[in-house]
Amino acid sequence: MTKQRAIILEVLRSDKRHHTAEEIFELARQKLPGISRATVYNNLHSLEAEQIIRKISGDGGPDRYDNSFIPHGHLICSVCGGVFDIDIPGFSEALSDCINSTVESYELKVRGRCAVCKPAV
Amino acid sequence: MTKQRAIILEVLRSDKRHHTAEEIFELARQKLPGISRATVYNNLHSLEAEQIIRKISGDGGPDRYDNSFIPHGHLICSVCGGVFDIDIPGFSEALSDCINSTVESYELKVRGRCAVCKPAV
DNA sequence: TAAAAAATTAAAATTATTCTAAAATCTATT
DNA sequence: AATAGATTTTAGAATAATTTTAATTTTTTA
Repeated sequence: MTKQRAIILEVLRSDKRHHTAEEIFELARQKLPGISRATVYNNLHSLEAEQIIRKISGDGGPDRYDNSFIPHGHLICSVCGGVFDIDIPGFSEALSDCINSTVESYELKVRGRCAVCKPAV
Repeated sequence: MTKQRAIILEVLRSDKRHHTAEEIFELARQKLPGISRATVYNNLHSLEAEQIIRKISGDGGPDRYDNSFIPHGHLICSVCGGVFDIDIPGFSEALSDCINSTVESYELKVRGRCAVCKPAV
């Protein structure tokens, strides 16, 4: 475990936000000036390969990283803009049956109204 | 409706594959040499904004485009790299119940082995 | 058909990421 | 502790995908 890798992990675990590589680089640099951008990318790749973190892409910007490897969904509320975790137990297995394929991981983004913002019944 | 836009739509609808902007550019160019790459990007953006097509990103390469705006899942095969549609009837409703919220649309990306690439049983 | 608006073009610019090769550091063995 | 070999880090160059720019062309509207 190098100093650099330890600091990158520290940054990833310091809050629940999903940072971009560039943000991680900036935050790591505050703790270890001189750390290289390439080192951040290298470590994000190896941490991902070791199934310690997970890459989240497709928000229209740069990739982001989640300090948890366990797949889960996100609800993005179209009213308040909040992002909420969605946990669906057994989802991978159900999916696997449905599509007759092996499921390694999934990424689920839902746009809708959260429990607070949804219209009263 | 310009010639360019008509041809881009034609390419998108000509088969069920999810092409990248570059592929769409190449295919469109066969029908209309001289079409510009920027025009392809411009039209893909406007078609997406008009809810005619949908962008699929995050499979590790360039963004791809789906000629349908109706939400459905995508299976990205970890062996062959192919992108396949996943239709789960009633998924939005099930999701809605599960998270106690209103679902407007969703994006589901599954990484796994497609029916062709999955290990023989 | 003339004026205004919108779309297209080619090329430059930008953004995010990957690659490269040299230097530094870590690890295992004596 | 010294050595050799493997791994990691570094800075910067290179690449890939996309966006921007500004001039030109095409389409639409009156």
